[in-house]
Amino acid sequence: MSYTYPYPKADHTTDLVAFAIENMVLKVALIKRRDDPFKGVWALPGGFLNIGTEDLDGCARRELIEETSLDLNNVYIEQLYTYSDPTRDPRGHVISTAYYALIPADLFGTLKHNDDAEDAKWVNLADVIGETGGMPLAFDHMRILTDAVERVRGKIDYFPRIAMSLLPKQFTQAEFRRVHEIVNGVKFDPSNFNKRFRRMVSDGRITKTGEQRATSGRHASLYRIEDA
Amino acid sequence: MSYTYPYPKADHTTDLVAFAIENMVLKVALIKRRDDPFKGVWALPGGFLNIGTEDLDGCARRELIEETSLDLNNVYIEQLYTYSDPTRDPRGHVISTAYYALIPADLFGTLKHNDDAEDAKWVNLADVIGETGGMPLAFDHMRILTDAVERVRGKIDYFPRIAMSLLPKQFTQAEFRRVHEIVNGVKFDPSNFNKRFRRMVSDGRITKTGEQRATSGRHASLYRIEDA
DNA sequence: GCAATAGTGTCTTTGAGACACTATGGG
DNA sequence: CCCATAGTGTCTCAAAGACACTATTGC
Repeated sequence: MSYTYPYPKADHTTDLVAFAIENMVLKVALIKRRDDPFKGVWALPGGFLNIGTEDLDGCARRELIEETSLDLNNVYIEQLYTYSDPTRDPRGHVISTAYYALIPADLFGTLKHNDDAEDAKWVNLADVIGETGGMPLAFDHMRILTDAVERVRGKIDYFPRIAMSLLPKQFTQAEFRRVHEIVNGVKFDPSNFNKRFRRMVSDGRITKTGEQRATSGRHASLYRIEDA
Repeated sequence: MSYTYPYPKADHTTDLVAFAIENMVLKVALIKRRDDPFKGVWALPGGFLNIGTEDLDGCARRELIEETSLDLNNVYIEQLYTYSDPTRDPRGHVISTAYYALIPADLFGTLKHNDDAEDAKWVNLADVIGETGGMPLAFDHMRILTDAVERVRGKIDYFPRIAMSLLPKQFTQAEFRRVHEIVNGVKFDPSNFNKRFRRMVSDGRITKTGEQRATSGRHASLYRIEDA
């Protein structure tokens, strides 16, 4: 077939899966939709791409800034997947490129929302995807969310940067281990995990920075992950 | 139900990075553009999404069928990334979702092309991205190609299915090893690599099927990867 | 026999996991 | 002293890498 230009066009949005850890629990940012379709239903934050002036990364970052008011220099953002089922949006064929973001613990804060939402909040991931029913989400957002969880789980073991992005700038061995436990939903033997941690220190991938910190037991050393 | 939305829309295409191994060399399918922009320049095959009736996977598969006339049941296809720089296409803001495909050696064949191309052929990957200059590609297709190579390299060690998708239905230990060598661009010690291979046989991930095959030296056993 | 390709055995090192242990702080 | 948390040592096993070796075919 021969292509005459222009061609039919599609709406394009980004959806954002923002993760953060608070109180030892993995949370995800959701908004409550103000308008149809899916009025009153919880959904991932997202919005339409500004055609001609921004790329999808820019669109996702803009959405995240509107939502969190954060400086994104210390936030990890990565494209996840593009969802394009013609029936995924009842308004028509809307293609959506999903991103996920990891918010460091020391930047965690309350969420804002704009006119298209009537509420926005951090929700425990387990309560959203919960085995015991969970929470209905708009569009195909449950699928996007589970894809994002799978991606983060698949990467955290191999890329220290992922764990770093959920931790405060300085952290202890135990906090580093707990991030892995929370994300993977399993327990690790502290001894064996710390051996791995010490190797990363020897390799220069993690550096000891501060000395101690007040807790109820023995004081812990503080570390920082080197970017490289 | 229908809702009207005032948002501007974008063109959406898929671009396809099709890999195959022939004569122990990794090749990629390219077409020569017949029309502007980039008239006469080599490019990845691709095409516009049919809005409202197909999703991106379907669009990529359609392109691949047009190009190769293959039954895609034995072809591995995976979404790679979505490229959205507003200036990546001089015609306007065209968003492109790239896919990569792995063609089994026993399905390798000549390429067809449709009206938007004046030629189509398999090109040695090394000649395209070559350290010694390489080949100019249209749009951001060089970036897409190198991203695809990186993805395949990153996955082949962990997912036997990737190697399988480049091999014929039945293959020898040496062929399995050579696929890894060709994709990664390195040599592996046959002894150590074969140990790993034998482990996969013990685990039932690979099954011995045929017995022998004619060559100039000792005859080799034939194997098949189990899907699982 | 010889060339060519297929396939094995052994040693060393590295890292994962199980599990018992020591160290240092506050009260 | 006791509790709580931080952190270590040792044993075993699985797998990777270096490298010397044996096996089976055609001619």
